[in-house]
Amino acid sequence: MTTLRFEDGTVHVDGDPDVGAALADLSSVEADPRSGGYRAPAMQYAAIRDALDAAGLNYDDRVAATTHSGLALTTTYDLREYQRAALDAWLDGDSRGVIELPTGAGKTVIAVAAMVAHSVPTLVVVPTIDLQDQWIRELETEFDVPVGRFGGGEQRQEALTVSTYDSAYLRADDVGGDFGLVVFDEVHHLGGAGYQDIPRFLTAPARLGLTATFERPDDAHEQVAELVGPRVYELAVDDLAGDHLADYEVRRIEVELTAEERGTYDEAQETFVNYLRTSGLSMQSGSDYQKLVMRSGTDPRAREALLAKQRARDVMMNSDAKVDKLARLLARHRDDRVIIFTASTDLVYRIARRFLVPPITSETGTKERREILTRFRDGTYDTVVAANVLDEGVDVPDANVGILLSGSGSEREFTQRLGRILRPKADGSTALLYELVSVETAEERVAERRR
DNA sequence: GTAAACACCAAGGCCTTATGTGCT
DNA sequence: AGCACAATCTCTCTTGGTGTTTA
Repeated sequence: MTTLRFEDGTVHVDGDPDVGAALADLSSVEADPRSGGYRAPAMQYAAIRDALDAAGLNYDDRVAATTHSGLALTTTYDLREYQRAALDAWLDGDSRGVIELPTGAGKTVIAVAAMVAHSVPTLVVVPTIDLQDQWIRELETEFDVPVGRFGGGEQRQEALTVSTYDSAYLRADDVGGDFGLVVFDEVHHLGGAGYQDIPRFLTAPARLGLTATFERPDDAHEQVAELVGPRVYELAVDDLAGDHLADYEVRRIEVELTAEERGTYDEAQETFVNYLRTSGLSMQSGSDYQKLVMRSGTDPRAREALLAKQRARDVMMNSDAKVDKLARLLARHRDDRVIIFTASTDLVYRIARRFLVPPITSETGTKERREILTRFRDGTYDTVVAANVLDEGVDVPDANVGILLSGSGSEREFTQRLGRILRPKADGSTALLYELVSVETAEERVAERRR
């Protein structure tokens, strides 16, 4: 009798001599000389079953034995029209694929509906402890069953388990055969080479990815599509703005560097460009930047060029002129709820001191962080200033004005920050996002790239 | 005895911007 | 003429996990 079982992140097929022929079309299946059977990455489980079924072979599925435990999930939640459409698209795609929806569009409830539709043991994978807490709360109220946790110092498995990416990476080879459905929240994290072992080591045939920005500049989303499934549904912010999300407006404000900053910037930029010219390096693709980085290890002039570029960046992103402009914006929006975003922690603390605004950076402890956000929520604070901390994975209270003092060229970062001010307003008012850009610097291109 | 706080490590995403070279 | 494509260790910021110290 042929058996199918899970072991160390792989699926083993043993027994029947016809198995080899049945699986011949699956490229990732290898013969296992030790057992005389075959094995493949756990993610091939569904394909192997299909191949065995197609060949008319009987088998004892010991993976499924642990997977189907008679879970009966129900929900009372009514999906919005687009949420229903997204779910249907995913179900039609053989329950594999990624749904791309803006922050605040209710991705969680779609996952809940997917879990109801399948009613199998489910693993939810999330990037931060904060999100883990939110998911566990959500699932416990929705389903009234115990919810397990991998991460944050706890390793407890239940039929419904929520894990961090890091813990999932550590546990996947062990528990990878125990789930019938896996949900990847903020699925773009699977672009990281290490994390890609998580979906590889799981047998779960049903796979759902959720994100606000599927595509990545490094094209790693193509690998995500292989591991989780293709994008099956997408809506952009503009599709929901004014309806389920607030209307918004982006205003770019151009700022002149101060005379001193201009001097520093031009000098540093010239050092950088000069090196490029004399060294034969060109800045055309990402690999050229890597090349420069590589050379800087041995070539002092390359290192000087890199540092000069860094100086130029600092000047244009943290310009005093921006801080002065910020003073005017804050005065104008005295009665609004404002989040200020920057790219550097130094600038966060400079602003915090000058305007007496609570700062949040990676150095802010969890307790203090929670306290600041609570007071922002209840109205004690009208304004917070944050580095990259609030971009993703934190439940940030609603604001109606965002000020981008500095940021990277990342479209993802921009979308996430915009999403912070888009929760529908009670009075139907428009959310405002200011972008401060230093004129005649590389920042103009950076700002262009993220749109 | 326990939990919070801390320091440490590894990892991910980002960083640039218009030139030569070799191929078709 | 037009096109694709170059190659791997610096910086900054943030996070989770682990192990140790402190209260």
